[in-house]
Amino acid sequence: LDSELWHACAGGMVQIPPVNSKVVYFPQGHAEHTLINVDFGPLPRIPPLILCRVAALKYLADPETDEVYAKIRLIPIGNNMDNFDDEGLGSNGSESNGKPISFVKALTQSDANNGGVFSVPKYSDPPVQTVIAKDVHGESWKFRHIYRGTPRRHLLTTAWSNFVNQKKLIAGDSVVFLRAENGNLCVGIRRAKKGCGIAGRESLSGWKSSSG
Amino acid sequence: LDSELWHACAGGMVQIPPVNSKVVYFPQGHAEHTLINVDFGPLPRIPPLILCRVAALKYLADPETDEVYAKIRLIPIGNNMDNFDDEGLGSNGSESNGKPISFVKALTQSDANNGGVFSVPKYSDPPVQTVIAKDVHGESWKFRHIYRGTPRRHLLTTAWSNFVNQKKLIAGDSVVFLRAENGNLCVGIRRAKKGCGIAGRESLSGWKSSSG
DNA sequence: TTGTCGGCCGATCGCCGACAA
DNA sequence: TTGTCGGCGATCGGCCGACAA
Repeated sequence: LDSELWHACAGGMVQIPPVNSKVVYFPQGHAEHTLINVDFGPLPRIPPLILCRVAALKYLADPETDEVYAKIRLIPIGNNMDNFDDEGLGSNGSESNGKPISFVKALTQSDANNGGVFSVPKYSDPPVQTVIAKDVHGESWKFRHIYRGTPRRHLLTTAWSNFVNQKKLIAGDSVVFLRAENGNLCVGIRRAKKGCGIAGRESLSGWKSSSG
Repeated sequence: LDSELWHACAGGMVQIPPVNSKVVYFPQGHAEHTLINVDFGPLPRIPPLILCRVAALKYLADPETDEVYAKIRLIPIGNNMDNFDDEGLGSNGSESNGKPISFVKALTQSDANNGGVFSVPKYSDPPVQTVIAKDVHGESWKFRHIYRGTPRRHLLTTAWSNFVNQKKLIAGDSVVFLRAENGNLCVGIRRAKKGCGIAGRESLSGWKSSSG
């Protein structure tokens, strides 16, 4: 999975340490995140934190839900915290270098309901008739792009409702459009956190706007 | 899962050994059924058959596909085949005792396609307006039952197409209706074997017919 | 700039009897 | 007895501009 698309889906809050960097691993915190009841009792005493080196890193997406996650292989390197230099904070893929052009939009009722129309936030990029975008699995989606209404606006119509239904999107979920460096258009999704209502407005980075 | 409904779904070919009976377990045959490549090489030599006692038995249904299967716990009792008495062949639940009243019908194109109508094989049971039947998960389905057409016949209409869609039934799959001993009506399904075309006609046991 | 509404039109669905196998 | 067909009306999906926030 393309790292740029992965980061666009994960959002700006997510930072991934690069390979070979040193990180601190919290076993109990990890266990709590699994939502399963992990019993540390019968095991030999587990230290609360373990100094590790990132040995491998994979950007992945759930085949069912399209939600992105990372597989990080850690190798313990002893628990000596002396001169532990924090070189580990990785880029989030879009901030540190301004290259990838993308925007995120949380779906409104009108986007998610069965009107079948997606209202594109203001941007002036190619007024093409057909928008082809690849999702995290590499599958292509072909949307009809049209500029209409009073006042005029950019809309995605045909095939949009298929996308919403197959991805099981509801209002509040977010959709991510990203122009990869090779020029290909990619589309990812970010599901609304449960119990958060409409996802906080996260906005564009790139997609310079102009009139048209 | 009710054993009667389980056997009605499994069909007459399926016999389950009762608890405490002695059976012969074929590890290689079992491995082949899993469709995974099980490598017996590195293991200690596995005998081709193992005499076992049935320690426990569970009638289950797949949460996704509704297909029935059994979980049978076997305990090896040594491989001495001397005086191995075959008391193991269990009943199929409907033949040996004539109690449960059920019928099976393989879905026709008209049953499975989006006409939304199920043509009930001739029977004269309660001309109720609403047929309520529980599936293998205990969920209730409420079908409208109507007697119409020329010539007259019994049909299930409203909610039938929901059932077909949610269970992902296609022509050739079979539906099982069973009147449990407590009077409750149950409905199960049996998917057509792949590559068998329309499932062989399997017919009723019970549901005495009369004119109406 | 963009979220929602009502309206329109065509496609599909659900239900029906006719007919024939 | 029952599988399939054509037809019908209701509903739904997809697309539209109007309007207002």
